[in-house]
Amino acid sequence: MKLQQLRYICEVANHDLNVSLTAQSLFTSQPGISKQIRLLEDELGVEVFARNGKHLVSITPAGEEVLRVASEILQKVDAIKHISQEFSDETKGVLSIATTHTQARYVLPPVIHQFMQDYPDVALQMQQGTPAQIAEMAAAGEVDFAIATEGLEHFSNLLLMPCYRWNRAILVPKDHPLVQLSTAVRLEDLVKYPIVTYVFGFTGRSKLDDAFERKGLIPKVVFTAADADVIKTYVRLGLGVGIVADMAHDPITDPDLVSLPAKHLFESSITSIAFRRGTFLRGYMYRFIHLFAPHLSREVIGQFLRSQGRQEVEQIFRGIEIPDL
Amino acid sequence: MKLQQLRYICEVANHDLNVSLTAQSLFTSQPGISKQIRLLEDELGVEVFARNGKHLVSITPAGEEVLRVASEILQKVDAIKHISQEFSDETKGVLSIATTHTQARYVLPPVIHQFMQDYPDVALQMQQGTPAQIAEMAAAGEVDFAIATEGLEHFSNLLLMPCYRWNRAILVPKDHPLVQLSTAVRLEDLVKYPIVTYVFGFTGRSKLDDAFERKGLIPKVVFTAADADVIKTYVRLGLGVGIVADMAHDPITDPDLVSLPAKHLFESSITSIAFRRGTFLRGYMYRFIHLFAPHLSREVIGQFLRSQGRQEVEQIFRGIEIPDL
DNA sequence: GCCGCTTACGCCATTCGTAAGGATC
DNA sequence: GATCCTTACGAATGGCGTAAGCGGC
Repeated sequence: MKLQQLRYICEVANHDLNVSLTAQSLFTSQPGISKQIRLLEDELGVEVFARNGKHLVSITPAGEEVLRVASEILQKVDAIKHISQEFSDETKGVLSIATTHTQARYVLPPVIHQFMQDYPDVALQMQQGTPAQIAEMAAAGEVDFAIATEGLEHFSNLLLMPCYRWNRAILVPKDHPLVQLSTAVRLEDLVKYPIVTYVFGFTGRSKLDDAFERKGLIPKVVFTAADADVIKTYVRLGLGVGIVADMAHDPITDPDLVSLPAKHLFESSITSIAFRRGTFLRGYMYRFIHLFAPHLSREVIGQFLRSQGRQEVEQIFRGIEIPDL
Repeated sequence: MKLQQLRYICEVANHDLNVSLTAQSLFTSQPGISKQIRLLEDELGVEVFARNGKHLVSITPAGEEVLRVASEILQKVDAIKHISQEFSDETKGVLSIATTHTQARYVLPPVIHQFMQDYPDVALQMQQGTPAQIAEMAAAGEVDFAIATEGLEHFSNLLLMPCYRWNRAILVPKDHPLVQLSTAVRLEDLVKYPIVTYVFGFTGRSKLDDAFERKGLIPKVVFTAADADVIKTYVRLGLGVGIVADMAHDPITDPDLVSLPAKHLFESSITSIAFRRGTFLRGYMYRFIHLFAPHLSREVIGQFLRSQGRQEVEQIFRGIEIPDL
């Protein structure tokens, strides 16, 4: 059994059982892969892939099991590489993060800035995507971290740590009637106006829907976008009232908009950082998490990594306050 | 990185960093191993072993980590082999068990007999040893199962499942004064006679000491042995009163000895079966456990394997009665 | 007829064993 | 001086790429 053989079967399984395609993506020849797979199957005495004539059509039950373990092995091989990099020079390396627009645009910049000062030799790679894409990337090990408010909890493959709690703000032009209200804005006030907010599945959108539904109100959402900049643009055009994450409003760059607090209207959301189970975290990765979420010290993260089972995780976070942004 | 390289470093680490010795045990040449280790270290950019001149003297901190992960990888490679064997022919294979004299002599025979009838094509390998040796073998993956009453719980590497509960018996010649007692034997009666029992660390010996100590009595243990057959021999010689596991007395083969119940005197012991964390269990292995401990069905064992954390394990066994033998 | 997997063959890289060299205890 | 690791070299194995063959769609 060779590590490459395991790599090949995993890659083929991840490429719809198309060997030619897999060969291209791995920059090698198709017969080479076919042969190695055959050799592995001969050695194991079991077919990993079921064939119809000369086409691979499905994964055998044995193949399912073998592939599962094989991918664990490959993951640990990566871990060894990480470990040795860590010991050869702890200040050098790569940090790849997948995140949403909201984080990348409004929350991460100061963190990244500080991180780059602390670790000038660590190459940063950021990828932006939908929460689902982000989670996928982290689960597949394509990125080290995924940072998002929603959509990360459905991957059993991912470990999730809460980072900070945030609330929503209502964005309106300066002359909007809501600005004139003598009291705090109520949902009943809000529902009178057309609303511009996030697409479903983004940036805690679900909490917003929940709040209206609980009051039996039906908001007139006229426009949804995946990022606050687009939302602001349309608020400026007078299309409607914006409801965004409060960190998305910057009085300096948005002097023409007024931000009204909405903490009392909608349940707060928690932004989390996720990484794949079994990943070896380099020193600077601990540091990055700590910069992003100060309550997550190296020790806390270490405890979290060693913990097994949900109850133990709850135990760890019981004593830790999740900070507001 | 090659699997063999990982094998080599693990084996060298397990052979006191002696490459020549390792080469012998692997039936290969010493330079071959040295070179592969060098190549791996070059590839990783880290030394796994620290050298003094040309001698390997210790494992580097990086090496510790690498070795840990490497052994996990090798374990998973074994798992893949097991898996494919299971699917290629589920009735063929090897089952290796390490256990103590007591189990091998008195408890396992009927289980083994049944198992061999059910799986004639599974080769059975039994190893006898002290509880410590048994646990060691299971933890190192040299055997599939360890079965013993003591000494298994100290290996974090081992998963433990309770199999049955048993009590002690007092063995005496037919004409012994204890046989004439009109009431059940008391510890105070027992302590008057010299005692022959198990060596410390064997077959629940500690429960015996505990009972005497709780009453402030000091038993006069004149002879200790690792197995009941030896103990019986000396009881026959009149050396003293035997205290053994009750399953060790067979009225047919031991017609000259009388077995007096001692359930009321000593706390019962539990015999467990242990296997290494992360092992893939073949179908016949589930079956063997079930034969040995009927309450451990394939489902229960499966739940146990999937469980994480102590609390979850307790949850599983809460609803299950551990049978008396 | 095109796509996709298999077989065949030749080249190159890698591994492994033997033999000799050098360091340490 | 004995033990143990390293280096050097030759033989054999094995992986990989190109080219041809063949079975499905």
